[in-house]
Amino acid sequence: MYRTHNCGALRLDDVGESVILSGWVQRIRDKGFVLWIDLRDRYGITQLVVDKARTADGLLKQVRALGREYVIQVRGEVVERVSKNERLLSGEIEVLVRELHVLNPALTPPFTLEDETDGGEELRMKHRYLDIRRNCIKNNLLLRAQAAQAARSYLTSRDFVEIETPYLIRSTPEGARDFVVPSRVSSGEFYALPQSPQMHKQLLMVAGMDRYFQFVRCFRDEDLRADRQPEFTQIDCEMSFGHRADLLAVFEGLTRHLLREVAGVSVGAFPRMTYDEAIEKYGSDKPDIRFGMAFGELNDLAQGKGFQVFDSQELVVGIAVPGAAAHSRKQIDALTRWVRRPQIGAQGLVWVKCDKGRDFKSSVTQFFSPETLHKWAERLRAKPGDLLLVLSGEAAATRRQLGALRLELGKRLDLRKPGVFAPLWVTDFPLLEWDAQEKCYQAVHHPFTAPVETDMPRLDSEPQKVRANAYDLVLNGNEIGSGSIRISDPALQARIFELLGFSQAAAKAQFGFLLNAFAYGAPPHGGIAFGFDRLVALLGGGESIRDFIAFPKNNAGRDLVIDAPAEIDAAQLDELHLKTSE
RNA sequence: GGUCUGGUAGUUCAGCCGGUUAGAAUACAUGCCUGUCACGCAUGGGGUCGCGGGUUCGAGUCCCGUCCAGACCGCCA
Repeated sequence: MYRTHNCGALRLDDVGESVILSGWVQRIRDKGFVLWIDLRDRYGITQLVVDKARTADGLLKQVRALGREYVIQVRGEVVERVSKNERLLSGEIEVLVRELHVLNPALTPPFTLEDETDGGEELRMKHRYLDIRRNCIKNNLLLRAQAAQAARSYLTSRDFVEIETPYLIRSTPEGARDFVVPSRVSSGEFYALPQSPQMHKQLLMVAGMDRYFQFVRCFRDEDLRADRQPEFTQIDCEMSFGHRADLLAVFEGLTRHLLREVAGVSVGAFPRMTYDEAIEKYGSDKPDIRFGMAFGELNDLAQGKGFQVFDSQELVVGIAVPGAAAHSRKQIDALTRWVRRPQIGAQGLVWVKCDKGRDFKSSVTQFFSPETLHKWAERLRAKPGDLLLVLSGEAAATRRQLGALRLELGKRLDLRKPGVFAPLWVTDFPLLEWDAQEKCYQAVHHPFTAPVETDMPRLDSEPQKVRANAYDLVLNGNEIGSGSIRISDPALQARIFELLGFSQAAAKAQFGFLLNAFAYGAPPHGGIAFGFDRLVALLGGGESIRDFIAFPKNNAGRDLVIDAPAEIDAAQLDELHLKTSE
């Protein structure tokens, strides 16, 4: 037997027990007459003790020869501690060691395996198996498992069936670049790894499975970011015979369940916001509504007063920054420089300091009367002591810029509180956007998204104004889920393919199997896919999804543990018909 | 594809306007220590300053190239 208990199990009640423990040596404290070992495993830390009075010389010597991260097994007796440690669950007891076996020695790890490690990112990724021994990463993975469990039980209890779909599928021109796998058997042909199981889950609806879900790995061969991995996990869901309201209720319920079970937070009904409203009020289709600072449009109050900068622009729009009237000129100049950086791209920043009287300080007092500035403040719902910040320019770009500024100020003013969760639905996205390069429409969501019913007639007259029956679930400024009601009418699907620039032949070649399937009786259906990595990171209050993935890829898409990707030998290439051997 | 930041001891970093033998903390090793828990104290070992080239009497420091890492833009239905 390697152990009778794990390292997090023993308490005062166990004093007197003879136990066997196994684990890793976290640290040894050698006080001369007495030595302590912190023995660690996944479950916790238990202190082991040997001393001159009670322990044989040979055993003391054995303990002094141990190093950090040695894997050991001890037999001993649970004793009450002389000096207790309140910060440790097992802090009232220790195990007096009678017998010690080194199960495996260990090299000194290249970084300290503690919460506040001295290890840098690259080193930790290279030795990820050591990094995961640290509490913070270990706990993230446990939280992820707990979230998966909670989601499974919620969906299963509502008749969703977990079904696997294939990972070796065919490449499609839509969307992101595919990862591609050469076929050995079919010379010159390739599989693609799925960017999502979209078409298969729709086939499952045609197949009558009614409610499906899957924890599924998805693959996109695009450049990485801190929160973007080439392979990532989705909770992919689809259901039949539901109106949008039914779907939103189920998936809102799932999200609320996860927030409660995993983050311990209860939230009420999720607010809903149309895409247009989100853009107009927050300059983003995934607004962080943990704080206010909603936009106010000032065209009618700011144009035609002789300030050329505003007069010539499509949109004048501003926000009120709470309590920021105290900002110094230097701070405001820094903000101006911030919005003028190429990443943001604003031309300049107009500011107004609201005080209690009518004597508003502003960068544009020579153009606008105090009365006008007061009206601005009213429009932006500003209070005395607030700072108004106003941008102008082409509407879409200016909203995006002000949205970025709003988020930055929210961060600086500490309004984006980690423990607060503010979910919402964003609905009614545009269905199509015009691709000037390809001279055709592109699906904003994907080509199987149904239009909003009342917008159907516009498909022929003004396709760009057609809204999609689509919805995103947004949490604290992050898109955590995205879904839609699907097209289940083959004729409508054919029309959409046409708008997307597919010839009938091309549509048949690419998506013929789906259209064929629909011809055999498709139920009305729709679904959603949750970005599980990001969701877990948010639930765990983490910054980066990499901390919630056991073996993430680095910036360049490399796995530093196994050093992938790597070359393959000529014989393999030959077999795959990729290169002939010389 | 592009922009920016970084690469110095096992590790995290400092190293000024180019100038003597490249430092700190931590880790590691050895010794001491009668209850530690980030134990404490003392001593010690540890460096191709990412790599290649250039400028210079002299380069960790300046210039060019390159590799690696990170953040961002493009991209990501």
